[in-house]
Amino acid sequence: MSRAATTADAFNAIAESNRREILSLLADGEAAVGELVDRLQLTQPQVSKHLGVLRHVDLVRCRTVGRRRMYRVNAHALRPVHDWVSTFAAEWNERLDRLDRVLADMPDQQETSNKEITR
Amino acid sequence: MSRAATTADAFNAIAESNRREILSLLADGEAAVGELVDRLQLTQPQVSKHLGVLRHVDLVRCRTVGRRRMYRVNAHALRPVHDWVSTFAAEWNERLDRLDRVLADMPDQQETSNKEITR
DNA sequence: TTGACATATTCTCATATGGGCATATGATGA
DNA sequence: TCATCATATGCCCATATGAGAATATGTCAA
Repeated sequence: MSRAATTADAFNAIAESNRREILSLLADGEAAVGELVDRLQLTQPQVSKHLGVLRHVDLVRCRTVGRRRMYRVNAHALRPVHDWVSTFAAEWNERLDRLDRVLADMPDQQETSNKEITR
Repeated sequence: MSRAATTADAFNAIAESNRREILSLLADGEAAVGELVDRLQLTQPQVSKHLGVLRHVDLVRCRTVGRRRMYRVNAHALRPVHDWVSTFAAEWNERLDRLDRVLADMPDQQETSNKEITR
């Protein structure tokens, strides 16, 4: 067998740093291909191809607006990665463990109350 | 350019599912190469090669005990992956959402103090 | 020293890659 | 319809891969 396809799963798709950069940019909100080309140091075909890979593993979705295609992140597709990595996180983040316990004990306040207080 | 080396960073190293399985096994504790070979459906050279990659990116470390080599996980090397993925986690992680609300309610001491000083 | 055990390395091969470039497809407005 | 903008695709190439098999390295015990 050879190396697994980049389109095999999210793990393989995000191995490429340019694709991670694209996702990070899209984390700020929808963007057209051209905007990504401008903001990254990549050619248009490069960006399109990377988006193709990300689309294939459902890490991004797009809608057509006029002659442009607006891409956005589908963070859910990163969940397997997050879950797998998290099983190793306890070692370095004992503080997070304590925080988890605190939050678990906290009565689940309503969102409104927080917002009220903030104002 | 061609595809990035699997030894380039943790992202590339964990793209391979066999390597993720090895790490998951090692999460339970130290293990010798032979044990991994027994518990996985892999040949000894395969396991050794994968361990070589993982060693290269410091995801595992080993010590020699007699004629065996005991491998263990170095979870710290996964932190960049964890941190990057976590920036996308808010969407599905309600506990994180609650944390966000808590943090939002907290007076942001650091920034405010800085601003005060600046004036 | 020798032989057996445990692990690492070397070699070959089929396969997939990402970049560069040219070009195809698609949608718009005149 | 046509010219143009916006994206996607196809092709070529250098490069790296993971598996398989053979072999090298290293360590112990007798």
